[in-house]
Amino acid sequence: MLAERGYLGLNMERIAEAIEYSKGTVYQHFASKEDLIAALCNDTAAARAEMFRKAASFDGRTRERVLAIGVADAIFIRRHPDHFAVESILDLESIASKITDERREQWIRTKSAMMDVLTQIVRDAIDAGDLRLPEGTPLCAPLYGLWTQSVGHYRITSSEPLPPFENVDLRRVLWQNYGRILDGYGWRPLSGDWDYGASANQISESVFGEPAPEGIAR
Amino acid sequence: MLAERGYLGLNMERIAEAIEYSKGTVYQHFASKEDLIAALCNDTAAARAEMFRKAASFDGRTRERVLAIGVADAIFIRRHPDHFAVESILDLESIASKITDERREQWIRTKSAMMDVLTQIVRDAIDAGDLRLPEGTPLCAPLYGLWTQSVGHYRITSSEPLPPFENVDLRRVLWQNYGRILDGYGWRPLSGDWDYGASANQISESVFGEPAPEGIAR
DNA sequence: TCAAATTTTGACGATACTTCAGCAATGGTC
DNA sequence: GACCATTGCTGAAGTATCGTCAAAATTTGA
Repeated sequence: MLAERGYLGLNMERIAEAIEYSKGTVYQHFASKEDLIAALCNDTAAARAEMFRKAASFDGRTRERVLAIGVADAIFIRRHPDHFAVESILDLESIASKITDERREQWIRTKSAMMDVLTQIVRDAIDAGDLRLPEGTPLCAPLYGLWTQSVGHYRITSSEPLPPFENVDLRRVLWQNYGRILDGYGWRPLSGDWDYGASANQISESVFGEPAPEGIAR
Repeated sequence: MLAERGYLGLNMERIAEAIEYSKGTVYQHFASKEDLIAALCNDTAAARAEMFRKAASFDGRTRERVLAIGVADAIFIRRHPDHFAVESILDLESIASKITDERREQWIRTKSAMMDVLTQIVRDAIDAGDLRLPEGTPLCAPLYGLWTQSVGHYRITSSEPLPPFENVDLRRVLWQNYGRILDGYGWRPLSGDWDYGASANQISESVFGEPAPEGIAR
């Protein structure tokens, strides 16, 4: 229902019908309609976190492991194309406030775990000598650049494309920009010195057992 | 009402009371509650587009003009801290579908105009020799990197900060990352060769007549 | 076998969007 | 000043849906 008709199209009465119980029973499990949406979202987010963990354990250069996270992200979106549309419902303050504390805490735990996986790669990169951060730059800085782009890209592409971008493959541009920012940080090997397209294919097959999504490797 | 209580807190009855007309009259001007929100949002977006136009006309190096857009963005957020929270309501598909075509078209026109301003700067940069894009890279690529980060940053910071980021000044990190990606594209002068902090202050004062927001210049 | 405990039910109350038939005000004409 | 046409305004009524809760149904276990 959420995927087809969105927040306003999700109807507690119809859910009760679909599961062949009554509305009251649904409310025994979820405090509100919003709480139910949060529960759905938590399930998918947990699957996403697990994919990130697997990706980070790829055995290769640290920048390849960052790439592996990107591949995991792309495969996740292919598997769960509606996840972010659901998540963005919960970002509205007036809706988030109707979620139970328990579920909200689970949400934060899952997201934090994902971030920790990424931060550890940065730490490993510094230890391995692949990356040097200037004095005063927080560890999370490079991954924040990737994360903001990923989130922003989803937001932008989930609505109608604007005329200036109609004929542009934005996913390819996004991936180029991931490379640019890591190059900007001097995270080695730089994109000119390594075939990351080949790495992406290898990661996709060896970690997730499926081909890399379109537009990621060339 | 939107700023204080969000989408669910906006009440057509209370709007009618506040303006001292009846509900029916409100509906003479807006097709639905969602349409009213879209109208509010269009007004603010038009103000934003105007600020971008002013910023782009700054008389300086092309990369300074990009910086000027960033300064405009930051000042805009200071002036309209609730704008993006409202905009994100309209991004929900089930809500966007209740907006009249007229207002939706105005929305697209305003946004496209903003993008065109940015694309023109990229064009000028190439003409001036400040930037060289590799064969096959679309003109919008560098600005897409900035735009996705800006959108993503707003999204991320509009909800509770996650534990790994609690003590990090994310806005400062964002601005550093803007620099990194432009450096990654080799857009001159590189951040090591120019005092962009000083430029930001100068732009802020000369274009908008107010000091630069915290965390942008050092 | 049966009473206590648990689960389920669906009618009901509450809230809020949206409509529309009718009323009020305005402006123009003679 | 009377009249009418047009425009603007009203708020009760219609509709939809969330969330509750007392009562009914079912299960448990002694």
